[in-house]
Amino acid sequence: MGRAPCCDKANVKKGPWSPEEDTKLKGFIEKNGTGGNWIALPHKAGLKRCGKSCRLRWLNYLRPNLKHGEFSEEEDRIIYNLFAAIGSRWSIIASQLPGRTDNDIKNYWNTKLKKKLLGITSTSQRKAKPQQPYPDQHDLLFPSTHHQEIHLPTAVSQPFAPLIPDQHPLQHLPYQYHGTTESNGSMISFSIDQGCSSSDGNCTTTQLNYGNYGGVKDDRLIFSGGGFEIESTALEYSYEEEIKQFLISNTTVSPWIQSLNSISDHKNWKDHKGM
DNA sequence: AACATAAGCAACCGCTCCGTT
DNA sequence: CAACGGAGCGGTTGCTTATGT
Repeated sequence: MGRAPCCDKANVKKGPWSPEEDTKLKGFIEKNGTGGNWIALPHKAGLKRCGKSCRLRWLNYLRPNLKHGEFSEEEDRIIYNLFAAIGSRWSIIASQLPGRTDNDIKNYWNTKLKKKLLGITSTSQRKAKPQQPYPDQHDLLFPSTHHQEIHLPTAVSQPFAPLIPDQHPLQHLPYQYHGTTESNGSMISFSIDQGCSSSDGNCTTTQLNYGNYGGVKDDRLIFSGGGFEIESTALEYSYEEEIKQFLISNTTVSPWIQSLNSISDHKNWKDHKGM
């Protein structure tokens, strides 16, 4: 048995909203609130729209205090960091960016930020990574530091600034993981040896940095405020899925990530850390 | 100037989650 | 405990605008 549709598709308007519809919806919600029932709202407001459509229009466009226009570099960094930590959970990412909607961030990521991070220009879908990182890419991730040659295991990049320090919901949690490789406060640095090419003798080393504010929510350990930097002389430049593999694949990081994912509650986490 | 292509973004679709009955 | 139904979410679509040829 399939689900009943949320509204009568034959009798609802679809497509772009007119200014009149916007005015009706905004006026109604400002006067009456949503009433906790989006399905009933369009009828009450005199709109021939699906409740879901009204909700989306309100949340993404009409509600007060929405920010439109260019994203700041700080916002870029937050998005990068959270995407690296939790993936495409846009609503959670949006919750860290006051005035931005999940839809906004999703669109921004898909159309601009992803390409910026990966150094893909408008005319090429994929291209080899240059010898040096793109300046804007590096600056986004490490705004307050100058670039250094990384010779592992001694070099450790500077940590990220904390993620909205005074507002981070997990800020109060006492757990901080200190990696076995290198750590600096909340920052963990891993080195991944990608091996050397027999043909040209070039060796590839990847430095992966990961900030961690561990916490437990809904029986899952979650973490955010991280990010990654990849330094390599021979890596194929690739899409974010491939980059994310650095977080979960068979590298130095893998056991750590997997152990985090396997920890299901507060007590286990403390036990794991010997607390 | 006209057309083609790419980029940007609003909106829709279908799924999952979760509260209620 | 299962079924139902609404809210919310992420992926995708398709229209509009910008840019290139």
